[in-house]
Amino acid sequence: MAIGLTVDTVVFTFEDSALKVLLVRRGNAPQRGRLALPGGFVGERENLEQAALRELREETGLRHVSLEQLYSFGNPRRDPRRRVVSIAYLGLVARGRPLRAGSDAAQVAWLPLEKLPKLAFDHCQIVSCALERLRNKLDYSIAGFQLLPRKFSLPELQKLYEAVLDRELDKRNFRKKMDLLGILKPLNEWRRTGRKPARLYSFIPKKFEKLKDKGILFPF
Amino acid sequence: MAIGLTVDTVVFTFEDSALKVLLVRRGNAPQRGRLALPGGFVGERENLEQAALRELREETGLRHVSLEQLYSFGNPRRDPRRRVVSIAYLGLVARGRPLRAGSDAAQVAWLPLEKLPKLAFDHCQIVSCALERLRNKLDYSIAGFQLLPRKFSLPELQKLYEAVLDRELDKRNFRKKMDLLGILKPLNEWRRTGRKPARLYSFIPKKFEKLKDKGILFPF
DNA sequence: ACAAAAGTGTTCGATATACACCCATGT
DNA sequence: ACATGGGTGTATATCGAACACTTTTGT
Repeated sequence: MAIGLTVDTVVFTFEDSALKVLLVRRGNAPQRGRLALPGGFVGERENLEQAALRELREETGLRHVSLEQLYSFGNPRRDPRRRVVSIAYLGLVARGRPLRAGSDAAQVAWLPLEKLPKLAFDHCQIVSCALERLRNKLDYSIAGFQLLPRKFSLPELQKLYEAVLDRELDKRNFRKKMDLLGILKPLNEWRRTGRKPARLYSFIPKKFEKLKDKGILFPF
Repeated sequence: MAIGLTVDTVVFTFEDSALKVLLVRRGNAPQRGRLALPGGFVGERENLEQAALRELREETGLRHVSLEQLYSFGNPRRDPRRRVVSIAYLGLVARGRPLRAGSDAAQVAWLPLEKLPKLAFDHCQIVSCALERLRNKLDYSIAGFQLLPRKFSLPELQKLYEAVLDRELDKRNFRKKMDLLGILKPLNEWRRTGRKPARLYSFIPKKFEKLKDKGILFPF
C-alpha cells in the first residue's frame, strides 16, 4: 500500500482591511461539510505546481495564480483514511477575482484569517505556516502588491502591511520609505471612500527589480 | 502505479576553510557509481524527518543531526525509473563526526562545494537549493555555529561566513559585531596553527535566544 | 461646525561601512 | 629578519524610530 501524494494551496487576498484565505467546503468524505484548502491528488505524470494549479482551478475557478512551494506535511496520521503526504503551495491574488465552486467543493469563499472555524485535516497548521511565510516575504518581495488591485491607496497598502505583520506602523515613516524606494507611481486618480479622498498609486515592477539587484529590503 | 516518495538530506560542514557536503557513492542501480545525497524511500508509517534521519544514519553513520525541511522536488522525470517525489532536508554539523558507509552506499565522503562532480538525479539542484537556504539562515540563526566545533577562533568563524556568503568581510567590522552581539564566550585557550595563535571562543546559545526575542539580526 | 481619515518633516540614535597599523609566532 | 596571519579603533553616512499638526471631505 503506497503513500498518497496530494497538493494543497493556500491563497491569500486582502479585502475590507482584512487578510483572507480561500477555502472550499468539502462535498465528499472524509471531513465532509468542513472547510478545507483547495487541493487533491497529484497526477501520475504531473508537475507538483501544475497539480496545485489544476486543483485550484477545478475547485475554486481561480486561474493564472503564481504559486510558490510552501512546505510538505507528512504526519502519518494527518489523513484518517490512509497515509497521505501533502505538498502545500502559497498564492497571493488581488481581491475580486471570479470564483466558481467545482464538483468536489460544495462552496468556495474568502474567509478572514481572524476567527477561522475548525478546518479539515491539518489545514489550520498549513494556513499558519503560509501566514508566517507571507510575513517574511513582505520584507523582500512584492508580496504586498500581489495582494492588492493594480490601483491602490497608501492607507490601504499600509493597512495590508499592518494586517500581515500584526502591528501598527507609523504613517509618516511608512510613506517616507515607500517614497524613497521609488517603486510606486502616483496616479491622477483619487479614491473617495469615507472622508478625504486618497490618492491612488500603481506598483512599478521594473523599479523593484533594480532594488532587488542592489539587495535593498523593506524596513517594516 | 503510485508515486514514490523519498527523502534526501543535504548535510553541510566546514573544514579546511571550505564548505563541504556529505555524499555517498551509490552501490546500486540506477546511477550506480555516481555520487548522490544520502536518502531513500519513506516508510509506510514513518515521519518524513524520521525517515531522513534513518536514511542518513544507515548510509553514512551520522546521527543526532538536527534537520530542517528544505524543499520538495517533484519533476516527473527526475528519476529515470519511475515517478519519485523527494522531500529534501538540510542539516549542519561540526566537522570530524565519525562516518561509516552503509549497505547501499559504497563510500561516504565530505566533498567541497567548489568543483563538485556530476551528481545522481537532480541532486546538484538540491545542493544549490540548500546552499541558498544556508546563506539566508546565516542572517538570523545559529547556522554558522552549528557548522563549527564547540571551540573555534574568530578568523575561522569569519572564513566560514565568507565561504557561505561568497564575499570578503572586513575583519574589524566582523569582530566588532560579534563582540556587540555578546553571544561568544572568550576561552583561555589559543589555537596555535600557523603563526600567531588565535584565541578560541565558544557560542552561548542562551544569549542568542535573547537576541532572537528582540528581533536582532546578523548584519553580514 | 465637527468628525474622520489623508497627508506632510524633522530630530535622534543606532548601526553598517570604510579604512591602516601593530603584534606574536614559526621559519 | 622576515613572512604570515592575529588582533585592534575611529570617523562617517545611512537608516529606522519617534513624534504632531494641517487639510480635505461628508455629515
